[in-house]
Formats: sequence, C-alpha cells, structure tokens
Amino acid sequence: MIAQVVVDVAAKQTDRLFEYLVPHILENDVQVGSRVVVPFGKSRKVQGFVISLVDETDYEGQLKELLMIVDELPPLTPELVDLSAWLSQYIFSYRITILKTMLPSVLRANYRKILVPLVKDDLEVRQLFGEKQEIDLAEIDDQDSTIIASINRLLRVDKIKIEYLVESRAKVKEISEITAVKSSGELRVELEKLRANAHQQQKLLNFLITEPKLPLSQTELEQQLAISGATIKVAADKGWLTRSKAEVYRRPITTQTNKNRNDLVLLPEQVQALEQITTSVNADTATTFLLEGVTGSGKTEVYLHAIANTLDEGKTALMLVPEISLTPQMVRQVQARFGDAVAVLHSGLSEGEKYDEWRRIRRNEAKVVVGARSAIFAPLQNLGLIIIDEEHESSYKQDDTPRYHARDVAFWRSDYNKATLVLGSATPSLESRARASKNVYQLLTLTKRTNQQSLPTVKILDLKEAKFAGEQFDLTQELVDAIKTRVQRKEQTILLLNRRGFSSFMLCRSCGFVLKCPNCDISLTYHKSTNQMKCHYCGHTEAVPTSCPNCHSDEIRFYGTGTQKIEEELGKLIPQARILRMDVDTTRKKGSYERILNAFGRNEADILLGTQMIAKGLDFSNVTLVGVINADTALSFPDFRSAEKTFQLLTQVSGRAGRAALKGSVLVQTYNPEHYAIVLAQSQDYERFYHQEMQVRHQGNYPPYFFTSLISVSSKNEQNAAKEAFIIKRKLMRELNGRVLILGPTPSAVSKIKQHYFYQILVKYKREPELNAFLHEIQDAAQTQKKYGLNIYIDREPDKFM
DNA sequence: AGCACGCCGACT
DNA sequence: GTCGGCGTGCTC
Repeated sequence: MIAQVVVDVAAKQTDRLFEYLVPHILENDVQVGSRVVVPFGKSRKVQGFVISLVDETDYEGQLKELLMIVDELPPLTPELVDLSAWLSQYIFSYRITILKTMLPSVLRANYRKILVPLVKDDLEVRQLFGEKQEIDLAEIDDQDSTIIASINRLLRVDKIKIEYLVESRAKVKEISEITAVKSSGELRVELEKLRANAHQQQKLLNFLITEPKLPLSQTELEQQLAISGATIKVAADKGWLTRSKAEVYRRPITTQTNKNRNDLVLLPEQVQALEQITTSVNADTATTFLLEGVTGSGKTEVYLHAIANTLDEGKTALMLVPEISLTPQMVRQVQARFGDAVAVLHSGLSEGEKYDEWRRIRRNEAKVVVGARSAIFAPLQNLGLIIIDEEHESSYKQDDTPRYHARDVAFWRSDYNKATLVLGSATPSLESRARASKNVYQLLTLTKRTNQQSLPTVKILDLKEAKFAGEQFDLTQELVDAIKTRVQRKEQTILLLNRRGFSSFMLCRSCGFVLKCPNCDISLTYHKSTNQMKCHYCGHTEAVPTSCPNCHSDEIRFYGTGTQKIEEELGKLIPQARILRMDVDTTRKKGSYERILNAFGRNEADILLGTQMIAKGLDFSNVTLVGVINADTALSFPDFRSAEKTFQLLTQVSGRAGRAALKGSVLVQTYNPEHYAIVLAQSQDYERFYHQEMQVRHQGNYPPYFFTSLISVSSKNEQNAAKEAFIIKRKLMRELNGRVLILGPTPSAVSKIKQHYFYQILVKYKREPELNAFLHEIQDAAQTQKKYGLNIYIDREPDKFM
C-alpha cells in the first residue's frame, strides 16, 4: 500500500503530494486523514497528512517507508481533506498551511535536532557532552566558534551524530481513578486488623465500606476525606482498591446542569423563518438563507430552535459568532439549552482546552459547535446546519495567511454535506444582501422586536455647529450634559470612540471636508516618510494641504483622537463620574475584557468608554445613553466599505441603549450630518441604506458588482518589488485586456515590513474564469526568479488594503 | 523550508 | 592539504 502525503514543509516546491510505502504492520491503522511522520530528504523527518491510499505509483525512484502514525483516530475527516484541496487553490495558499489551520495548534509538530555521542571514551566527545546524554542543537550558542568547530570535527569522523526528532505536543490529561476491589465484608475484616491509631486508613476504609459510588478520582477522594495521597498508596498496596489512569477532558466552562428549555413564544415572523430553515434541514438541501433581522428581533432564539431541530434529526450543527460576542454569558445560554452536546472553540481557551473540545467533536461526542472563525473547520460529521451570526463582521475574514473567509468555507461545507446555511445579521454585508436579491440566497426578514420596545431615538449632533465642552474639540456640550443627567439619575452611559486614534487622514474642522483622491473617492492617507498624502488604491499622491481646499479655512488637521485623551477630558468635565476604559491597551491581558464588562454590569462605573469592541452584543439594562464621539472616523478611512462599516457600527451601537424597561437614547457626533450612512443609521433603515450604497458601488465599480483580488509583491529590494509589480500589471493587461480593471501598482501603506518592501495591485473583475488560473501562473512565474526573495501574495476579496 | 553538496578562497 | 562560507538543487 502506498500513502500519498502532504508534508509539513510550507514552500512552493513542496506543495504537492509525496508517496510513501506503508509498512505491513501499519496497513490496518493508516487512513485518509492520518497524521504521519515521514523521512524527507537526506536526513530530515517531518510530519505529514495522508491524503489518499493507492496501490500503484508512477514514481521512478525508490519509495521510502513512512515511519509512524501519530494518532489512533485520524485528525482529518475525508471531508476536511477534500476541503483543503479546494481551499488552497481558492485562496492561493499552500495545502499544508490550510491543513494546519484546520487543526488545534497542539497537533503541530515540534521539530528538534539533538546531538548524540557514537563513541563514549573520547576526550573531545566527553568535553562536549559533560554529564549530558544529548545536546539540543537549538541551545548551542551559534556565536561560539570553538564549540561549532568541535561539533563539525566530531561529526566528520562519526564520533557523534545529529538525530532529527518529530515530537507531538498533544497531551491528554489523565487523572488517577479509584476502584474498589474488595467487598464490604472483606473490608470490614481489614478494618478490624488495623492499629487503633491508624486514623487515616480507618477513615478511608469506612468510606469504602459505606459508599459504593465508585470509581472516583483520587483528588476528589483525597479532598472529601481529607486524607493524603500516601494513605491511598498504602491502601492500594494492601489491595483494598486499585488505581488506574483515566482520560479526562479539560473543559473551558463548568457546564450548568439546568437544561431550562424556556420555550419563549416565538413571534409569527420568527416561526415563519424557523419553518423554512427546518424544512431545508430536514430535506437535506444545501440552501443558504439570509436572516435579516433588526436588533432585538430574536435571531438567537431562531438559531437555537433550528439547532434543536437539527439535533432531533440526528444531525450536527455549527454556529459561528464573532470572537467578541463569545462572552461567557452567550456560551452559557447555548450550553443551558444543549448541555454537554456543545463544544466551544475560541481564542480565550488554553491550548489544552481547545484540543479537548476539538477531540469531543472529532469523536462525535459533541454535536453542536459554537465558535469563532476557525471553528468553521470543526470536524463535525453529518453536518445538517451551519449558522453564521453577524455575518457582515469583518472578523470572519482572516487577515493574514491563509486569508480565508469563514463564509466561503461554510458555503463549501454546506454544499458538500447538503446542509443548510443561515447567515444572520441586522445589517447584512452588501455582498450577501445582493445575493439574496438575485435569489442565490433565500431572504428571511424579522422586522419586529420581541419585547415590543421601540428602537431608541437617535439624535445627530453636527460638530461644525456645536458648542464644545472644555478645551478640546471632542465632546459637545449637549453630549456632556446628557451624560451628567445619567450620572445623576444613576443610569449608565456607553461612549464609543470609533477607532484607536492615529493621524492618518486630513479633516477640516470648520466644514468637515476630508481630503480625498480625485480618482477613487477614497480618503488620502498621510505618509510620514515622504510627507505626502497618498491614495492606497491608485497611488495618486499630492502635497499636504495647509488650508482646506473646500472652504479655505486653515482649520484643516490630521485627524485622530485616542480613548485615553477622552478619558482625561471627561474626568475634568464630570469629575464625579466613574469611567471604565476599554480598548486594545486595557484588554491586552487575558480575561480583562470580561472583568471590565462585569464591573460595568455591577454598576461599578457610570461610563463605559471604548473602541468598537463595545459596540456588539453587550446587554446592560441600566444603559440609557449611547454616545458616539465621532461617527466620521470609519467614514473617512481609505476603504470603499467605509460607509457600510459606519452604518453597521452605528446601527449596532444604537442597539445597546434601552435594552430593558428604560427608554434609551443615542447621540451621534459627526462632521457629516447629511451623509446617507449616518442619516439612515439614525432611522435604522437598512433596506434604504442597501439600495443607496449599491448605487455608489455600481458607480465606483466596486463589490458586489465586481469581484476583487489584491496582488502583493514583496522583496527586500524595493526596485525589484516595484518592477515585478509593473510586469504583473502588464501581463494582466495583455492577457485579460478590457475584462478586468486594474488599480496600481502602488506601494502599500506600510510599505516596508520586516525589511521587505510591498507593492500591490488591485484587480477588479466581473466574471473571469481564467483569472484564477492566470493568477496561479503569475505566482509560479515570479517564484522562479527567487534570487531577490521575490514573493507574490494574493488576497481574494481583501478587506484591508494595506 | 531546510538540508547536503560542491565549489572556492583563506589559513595551517 | 583542511576548514568554513555561500550558492544551488532536491525532497517520494
């Protein structure tokens, strides 16, 4: 038998299958998806994954044998093996890179090289090793030339050798478990025989006689009886009980036992949506639904019912949520409904917890998976339903390699499994909403809020006209007064500062004008190195203006405000207010995110001030005011999605006010009070926003009317990167002339990363079946001129352009 | 990627 | 002659 293997060497030239003979003793164990260790090259050993098993080979040379199979159960299901083939082609990534991202990180091999002596009685060998049996090559100081020389000398005369090790980091947690072996009668006899002062052993025997509820973990037993491990060892030696190793799972959250199926009465709209979803699940159709529901319309309840139905059908369900919404409260909600059938996967778990949750899925013990982006690769079998909540969230697209979009993967898995896919959002991405219009997706709408609450009133404050409180031009008097009122009434405020501040674009303080590219209608970004304003899309540059080109005022400034600055200012303006700040800086440590939110939930602060991470999912009944410090920040970003992102953010953050009995209000500060994204967010009118934004996209030839791919060229030598970028552009023009639009090449915003220069080209295309093949060709061709360390990265449907 | 091999100049 | 530096090519 011959195994075709993808080896753990991420490089263009090794991105293919290598064949290995399967030794007879392993023939029964090896399967498609098995993780194996194979010899590779003259001396290396590497990890690999079995893609297929065949009987014949075309290989001319002598095949090597695979060395071992690492796991009992193959980590990859045949579905995931197939998926990796498609996805690697689709997103221009190495197959091994995809395979590794599909699996928990502990399944990545550790490679070590160690020196071992081949002769014992040699002076130089003993000098090198001392007392040690082996030396890890990684621990040798590569500056120390005498040691290096000695090692090389000894290697040449075969007195020592290098051993290549492949180590698995996957550790299974085991506990010691106690089982009784003797009957109560026999134990009573033992009790009689004990010395009178053997109190600990008496305690243990009495327990064993009366409590037959075994097996029990040793730690638990020790705690219950307040006895030590030594006592148990004695007992084991005397043959009263046996100890055995038992595997346990590291569980992230202690599961709540109350399976409260508080079946809320669903509204007619919810029932209708649910019916369509369940019909599709039960009929095994790979239908995609877009569930468009206003905030508070009870999408989650629909999901939970749909999952319950899927389980009843004997199938499994996968639910993706943005990382930020994976709060313990949300997880508990799902666990309360489905108990141990739920596995949770997100970045807050330790490696061990992730591995154990993953194993519960792989062993078909968990039937429901809730997780962030990478959970889309969960090895569920018999998948019946996939849900992507907040489907518009940009966090579903990974922004470094492999640059996959969870939505694309979900679509593939839905098709493969004939499973139903539900995309849910109050503010769907234009791409998804447009597909619903073309009936590629089925549109389901929820227009009514479950608690009959009206949406909070949203007021827009024009920063051009407003009176500012304090010295700075950040907080209007009206906003500060509103906060003061809330503080007095002991109600809470959420204040959103759109992005972490940094001066990257120019805004006129008197008229709100933002300096934009004349070709792209995208705001220009300040490049410090050249002291110029530059467009990220087409490369247009111009000088930094000293006065506003629109109103000629000299109030034009780099824009940027930080949470820290606002916090200080608020402290001065409302000294009695207690402020909690939440941004990248205050949430860097693990668990601090939760700690801040819990503190706010316990009313330990009046104001929660934060970046967009506070816009989603938070549900605090005492919050009656939401303030948006500057709605323009996202709007002015050099991104054709800036209006969409602004609309989504404002809609979402508005949903944070007035969640319970208290009526909420929202104050939005902006320099662009007439901008449609802001006006329509005020009325929470997604549909109108969608239609208007579609026109803008149509005019600018942007998605969803065009597909986009971003080609990045990098090299240590800036000239080479630029040259290659222009060569690629010329090729594209020649081969696909008239059928694609090409922007650039332009140096990327951060044009130098880790000593490498980056140039990028944006390709826009309507339907281009040849493009994919052509881009692969380009990537291959450039790679052959490897002399200058030239690299081509291709990002399909990029979200960030830097 | 990361290994060995081979060719070349520098030093015992 | 021997040692180490770097460019090249291959990995079932």
